[in-house]
Amino acid sequence: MAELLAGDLVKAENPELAALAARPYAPRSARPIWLQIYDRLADAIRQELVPPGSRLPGEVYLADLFGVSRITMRRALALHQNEGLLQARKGVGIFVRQRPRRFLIRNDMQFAESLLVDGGSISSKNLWLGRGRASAEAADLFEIEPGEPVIFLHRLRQLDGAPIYVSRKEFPISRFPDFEERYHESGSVRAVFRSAGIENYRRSETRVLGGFASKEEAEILEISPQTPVQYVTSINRDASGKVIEFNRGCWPMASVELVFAIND
Amino acid sequence: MAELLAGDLVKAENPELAALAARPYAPRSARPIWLQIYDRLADAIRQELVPPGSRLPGEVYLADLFGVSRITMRRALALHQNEGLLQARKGVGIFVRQRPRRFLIRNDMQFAESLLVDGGSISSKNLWLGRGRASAEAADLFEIEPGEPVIFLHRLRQLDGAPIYVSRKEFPISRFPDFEERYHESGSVRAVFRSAGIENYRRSETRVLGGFASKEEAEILEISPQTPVQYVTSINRDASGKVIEFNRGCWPMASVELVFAIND
DNA sequence: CAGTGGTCTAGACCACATG
DNA sequence: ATGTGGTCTAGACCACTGG
Repeated sequence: MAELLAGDLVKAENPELAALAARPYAPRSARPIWLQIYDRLADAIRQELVPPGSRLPGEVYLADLFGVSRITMRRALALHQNEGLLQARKGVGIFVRQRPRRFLIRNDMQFAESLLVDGGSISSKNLWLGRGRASAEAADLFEIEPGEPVIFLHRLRQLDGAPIYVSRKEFPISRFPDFEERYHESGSVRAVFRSAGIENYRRSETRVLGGFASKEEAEILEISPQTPVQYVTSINRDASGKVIEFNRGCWPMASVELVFAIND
Repeated sequence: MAELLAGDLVKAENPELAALAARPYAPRSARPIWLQIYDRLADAIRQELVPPGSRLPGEVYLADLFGVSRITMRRALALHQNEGLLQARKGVGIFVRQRPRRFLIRNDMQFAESLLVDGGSISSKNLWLGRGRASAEAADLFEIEPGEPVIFLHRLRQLDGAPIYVSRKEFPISRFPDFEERYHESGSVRAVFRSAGIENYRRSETRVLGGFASKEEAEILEISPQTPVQYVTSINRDASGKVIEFNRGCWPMASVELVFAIND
């Protein structure tokens, strides 16, 4: 009786979802039930039957609605979280992600200019600016000993307030002895470069590789741990070829499309 | 009694694995059990306690060995499959992947030259060469109507016989009216270009985006469905800027590192 | 045929966020 | 205190592969 009431409540509040869930399933041999549920959820969200930003009913209700066990339901929900359409918040609920799920990043521009989004505003948040031991890779590029101090800048990029990209930059101290001061004045890496006499610099190499979000990255980007992500390593050099910036960024794999254009 | 015997057999055959499994777990609050098992499996494989190419014991035995339920065990195994360290074959077993898990692809070279691997031989297998309706994107680039026929070439790249990359290319018929014939003669796209009078051409754009392997892609690449993959779209143009090739490739995300170098 | 991985279930406890 | 998602269990049936 109690379960029936709860189920009815959900159906009354989500008639569209209930209608989707009521459709009979294709034979399991054709497509696993959890993938069929995944498909229906995708339809419902893309058609905005469940509006962006809204909370889904709880997993147990959804499982009841779709006539499967909670584990099967979770499987469908988990794939949508990996793909960025849904986002779970422990103790709160599962939410439909806000707005543009996929946007372009151009390799040959500065980040702020490179985000190609229809509408939406990009903001930046500094997570950490300070000094620490150079990573092995950065030390090699800066031609210093591994473990020598470098300047670290960790930044988070947000689209309409939602985190999309976290970058961890390293700079050689010898080139920018007063980096922190200059950065606080201007709030821009490019301005720091300029104040150090570097007017022109260029991206010499970019690497892309896949991985899975660590617990820390997941917290920063507000995604679930183990969500597939792309790591992008990029190297900037001054006009003489010296490395002035080593950057390692991370974004949810399914949310970004990277464009390498050769313009000549 | 029967279970004990089975478990003992496994331990006798895999003393190293058994030792790993016997270690007590850290508290669940620190790291979920399935991730701890995942860690131990990674150690065992990287240290070659279980040699590449070998079959793991069955899931039920492993679950017994690690003292968890089969579902928990499967979760650890599944993440390793996504990362490319393990590969399950239905009805057969779970195998440790052969050899180099990660290799570099350079964007500014032809594929065959661009694979940077220590040892190992690259081979190519043609899956399909024929004509069909142009994709919307290709039609736009070729300046033809969507649905007009184009030449399709589907190819699979293998490293030491193991599939790593599948590409689906489209070419405009107007430029290469006898593509099939020329390709059968030479077995090389570049040779077809040359026979059409195109000596120089260049990569004008490359796009990278993430996704999950479809059932078909998973079968070709011998990975599990839903494994995260990277899709790479690339466009080649002749000296005058006309598009002569539209390519869409796919590889398992965790097996490839893509390098975009600007050499000047 | 037996053994394998793939799917699914019903039920339980936990940590967490909110009111 | 309640409800949420995250984890884990024991048991079951299926489809596939191989001998």
